[in-house]
Amino acid sequence: MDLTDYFAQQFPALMAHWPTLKSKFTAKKVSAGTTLLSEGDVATHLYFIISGAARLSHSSAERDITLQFFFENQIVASFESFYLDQPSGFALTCFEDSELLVLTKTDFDWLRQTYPEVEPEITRFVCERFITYRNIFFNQLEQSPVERYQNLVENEPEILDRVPLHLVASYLGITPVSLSRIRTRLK
Amino acid sequence: MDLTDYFAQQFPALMAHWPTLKSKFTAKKVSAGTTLLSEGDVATHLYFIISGAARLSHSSAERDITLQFFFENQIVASFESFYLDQPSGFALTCFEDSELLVLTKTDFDWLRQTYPEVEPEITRFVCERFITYRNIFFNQLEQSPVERYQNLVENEPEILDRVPLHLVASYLGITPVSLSRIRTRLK
DNA sequence: CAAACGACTTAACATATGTTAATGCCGCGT
DNA sequence: ACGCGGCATTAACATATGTTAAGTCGTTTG
Repeated sequence: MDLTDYFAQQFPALMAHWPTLKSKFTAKKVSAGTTLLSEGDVATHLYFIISGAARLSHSSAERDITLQFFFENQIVASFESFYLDQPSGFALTCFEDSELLVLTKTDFDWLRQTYPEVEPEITRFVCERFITYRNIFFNQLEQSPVERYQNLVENEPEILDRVPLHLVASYLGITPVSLSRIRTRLK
Repeated sequence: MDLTDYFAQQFPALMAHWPTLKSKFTAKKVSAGTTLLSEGDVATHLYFIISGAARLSHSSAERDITLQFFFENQIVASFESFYLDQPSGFALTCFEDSELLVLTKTDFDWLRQTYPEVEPEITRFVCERFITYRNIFFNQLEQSPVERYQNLVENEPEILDRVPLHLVASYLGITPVSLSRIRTRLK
C-alpha cells in the first residue's frame, strides 16, 4: 500500500482530486528523536510516513504514555488538534530516522473549501479517530498489564519486533522494569 | 438554570426554534436503578434531567467504571452513540428517582434536517464531548487514586455530597475498600 | 581500540491496591 | 416493631507494581 492506495481507501471523494492533492505534499527527512508536534501546540501539519516510525504520546510528571505507534504507509498527526485547531493533548515524535510527506493545514483547509463534497469523509475520519482513542483508553482501564501484553503478542506482534521495549512499556502503561518481569514470568 | 437556559447557552441557533423543539420533549419519571441505555445498544433518546441523577458507566469483567455523573438541569446521553448511530461503549443509569424530558433520535434528526443552520452547533457540541472524554481518561491515566480523590474534593464537592461512596469509588477507578482507606488516611 | 552510552534484565525493598470477610449502621418494608 | 438488605468501615493477607540500583551485553564514537 502506498500513499495513493491509502487515500483511495480512506477518502474516495478526495481521491478524485489526486493530481492537485499530490502536488501539495512536500518531502521531509528527519532523524530519530525528532519531535513533529509538542504537547500543547496546535497541529499545523499532517504526515504520511514513507519510511520510519513515529509515536503519539502523552507525558505527565510521572509517566510517559504511548497511545499509538505509526509505521510506513500510514498517515499520522494529532488529528483532533489538526481538525479542531485545538492545542494537542499529545506529542508526535519519530523514534526512527524517517522519510515523510507533509501536508500543511493551510493546504488541507484549502482542499476542504475547494471540494466541499469531501467534508463528510473528513468528519467520518475524525469521528473514527475518536472512537479509536476511546478504545485505546478502554483497554488501559479494563485490562491488566499482563493482559495488555498478551494482547500485544497476539494482535500486534510487529510492534514487538520493531519497537524498543521501553517504548512498548510506555504503550502498555507500565515501567520497563515491570514489562521485563512480565516477560520472564510468561516464558 | 432550566431547560431553556441550557439550550440558549449550548445551542443558540437551535433556540430560535424553541417552540417547535419544546413540543418534541416528553416527560418521563423513572425510579432509582433504571437503565436508560445498555452498553452495546445504539442510543435513540436524549434526556434532560428535571430532577434526580444519572451516571454514564462502562463495565468489564473486573471493574465498573463511572465516567461521569449528571444531575438536575443537564442533558445526558451516550452522545457519541446518539450522534454516530454506533453501539454505545457506555451504559446510562439513573441512580436516584428521576424526572426526565426525553427527545427521540427521530425528532432530533428531523430538527437537524429542518434547520440545517444548527448543524455546526451540534458538531461542535459532539466534538467538545469527545474532548471531555479525552480529559476524563487522561485524568485516569496520569493521576494516582489519591490525587483523583483530592481533585474531587477540590473541584467537584457536590459529587461527594450526593453520590454514594461506592459509586464515587467507581468514578475514581478504585474499589470502595480502597476509597475508604484513602479517606481515613487523609483525615 | 578503548571508553561511553543505551537497552535490557535482575534483585531488593517499600508501598498501595485488590480480595475476602467481619462488623456496625441505617433505612425500608412486612 | 422487627428483620432484612444495602452501604461503609476496618482488618488481614496476598500480590503486583514502582523505585533504586547493579550488572550484562552490544553498539556507537572519539
